Amino acid sequence: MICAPEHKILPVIYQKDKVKSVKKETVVASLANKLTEIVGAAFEACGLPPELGRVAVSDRQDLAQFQCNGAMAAAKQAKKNPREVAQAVIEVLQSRKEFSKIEIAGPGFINLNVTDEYLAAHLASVAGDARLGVDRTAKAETVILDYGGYNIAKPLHVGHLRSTIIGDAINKIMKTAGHKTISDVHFGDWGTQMGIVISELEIMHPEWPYFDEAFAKEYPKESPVTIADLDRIYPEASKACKENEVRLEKAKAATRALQGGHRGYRALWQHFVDVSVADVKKNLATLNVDFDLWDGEASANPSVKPIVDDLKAKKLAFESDGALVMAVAKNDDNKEMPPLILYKSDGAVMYGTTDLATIFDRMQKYKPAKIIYIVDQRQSLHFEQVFRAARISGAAPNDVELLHTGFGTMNGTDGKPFKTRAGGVMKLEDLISMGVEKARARLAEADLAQDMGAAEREDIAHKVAIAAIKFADLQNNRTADYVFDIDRMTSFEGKTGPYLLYQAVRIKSLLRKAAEQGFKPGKTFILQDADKTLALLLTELPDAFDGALRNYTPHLLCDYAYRLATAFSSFYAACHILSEADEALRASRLALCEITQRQLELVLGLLGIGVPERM
RNA sequence: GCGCCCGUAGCUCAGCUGGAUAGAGCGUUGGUUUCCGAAGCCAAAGGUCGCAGGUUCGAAUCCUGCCGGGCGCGCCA
Repeated sequence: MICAPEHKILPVIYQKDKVKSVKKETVVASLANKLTEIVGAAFEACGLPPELGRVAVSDRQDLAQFQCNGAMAAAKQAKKNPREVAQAVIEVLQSRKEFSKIEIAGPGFINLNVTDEYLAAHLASVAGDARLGVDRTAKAETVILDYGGYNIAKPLHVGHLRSTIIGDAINKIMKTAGHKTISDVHFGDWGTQMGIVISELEIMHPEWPYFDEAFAKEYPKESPVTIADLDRIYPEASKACKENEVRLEKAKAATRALQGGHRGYRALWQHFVDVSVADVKKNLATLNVDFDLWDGEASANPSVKPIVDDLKAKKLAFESDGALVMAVAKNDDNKEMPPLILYKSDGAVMYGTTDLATIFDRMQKYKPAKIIYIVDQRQSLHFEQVFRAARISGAAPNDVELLHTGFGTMNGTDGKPFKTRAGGVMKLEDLISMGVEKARARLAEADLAQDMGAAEREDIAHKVAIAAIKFADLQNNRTADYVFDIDRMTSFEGKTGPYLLYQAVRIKSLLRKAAEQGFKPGKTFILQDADKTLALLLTELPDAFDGALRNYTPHLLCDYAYRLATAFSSFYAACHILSEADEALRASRLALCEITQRQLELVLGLLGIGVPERM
């Protein structure tokens, strides 16, 4: 059933990636957040808006640990002197025991330090929390995540990497926040590329039973083509179609027939799907990525006709230049908004139609509060059309959020669309094996690898390669184009995945040695200067998590993990830990190490990066 | 033509709802292992934040205009 449309005035419900969600989804427990409550209350006590009492980690660590800039904003509103406003606030704060320093600086910054006792108590609560301070959302929702989008009969290439690993990270982040996520790989399995391959095979093998209209028996169970065949056939056939009008017509006819239910084509198509899915699963296994749903465009096919019939009945769909379309433009549009094509003039459907039908199906089956598409930015107009069509048709009620989280085009180091030396696109498995090969070589140099078995060494090489590849990509937030640099992708030094693994592994090694010597991490903290820098950073995890969750930006977690790793590395270089003679200090430092290790592993896990025991 | 995105160090990029001295990595230069993993650590050099206005006590961040680049704009996905 399809609800009555409201096509006159369409609310802009879809959101651009940049639009920030206003509502706070998690109750975070970072130290800055706790302080925000305290300072916010102080603002309120002074008759000022409490939301101006927001406390953040200071960007001048030489001056203070935390800062609040709200006094200046409050002064502006109230037309008062900012330093006087700040003065009133800090007089209220003087009674609080949490602070060891409260100062007004510059035009009206409120600079704050917390007492060691308060910081230590906070750390103890973080250490005692299995989630390390990351709280669950108060409002769990069902969310469908649409990413991957691999094509049947086309090999996975490096261009698929972004959607896959960003989608996977967002999935893990939302799941950890407590949402019920459903990931759908949404294969491209119903468009012209299928007709291209089918028609090519018909030309090559007209004797096959799939092409025999009179054939009434069961088709062979075994696929007549392998994934390697498909990898080769598609580019050739695609080229032929571009060069030859008649050849293209054959492909289109095959597409239409497939969609229309041609028995032999459907049987052949199922073979393509089976061999392609098997290949995709193999690739995803190396990336350690999985999906809940293995649907595709074709999955929505049964819903297409009822939806289109309904639109026709409501006079929302009409013929235009031989095609059946629906208008999605609005009066206040500031750009041309082409109609959504439901049926091409040749009678075949395109991905807009299947995307619309897919939204309808998803609403019926899962009733999600949100559907998020992690797809190339260049698809933004397409999604805008589809989202509008979903509102108009009633497929998605207005309170369901439809969101396109786009990312940029992959370019080479020359700034032009990425191509291999051979001129093609690099296959994903080739990229991964290059990374693994480099990791293997690096491991062979290391003394540590001597006593490892072959299996462990392979496992480590794989983990290092995956960490390198994923981190190199995920740390970049650009919604615009990005540069694909193979050397950077498989680099192990500096701000890289392997660097993060290295720090985590070093801590694990340290903790193992501590256990051997009977040293245990303490429950209390002794915070000398070198310890304090790391300790303060360890209170920030919920902020990083919350930011990544709200804005669908895993790179905020990359940034946190990297800052944590470098902070630990400095701490490690500056402080004695196992060799520390003072037992209490040693236990405190071991506890810092342990929290760091757990946070690193948690964050890396959210990014889809696994940590080995040694490397 | 219309629309979207982008322009920050030699290169690749962070910089969240405007805040104090704009940060990383790579690359360059110099130090660092008789102590827990040197895939490390410490330090130096390197930036008129594309340009010009505007709003503001305060702008890389917000607004306007320009310049430069990428992408999209009905029967591919």
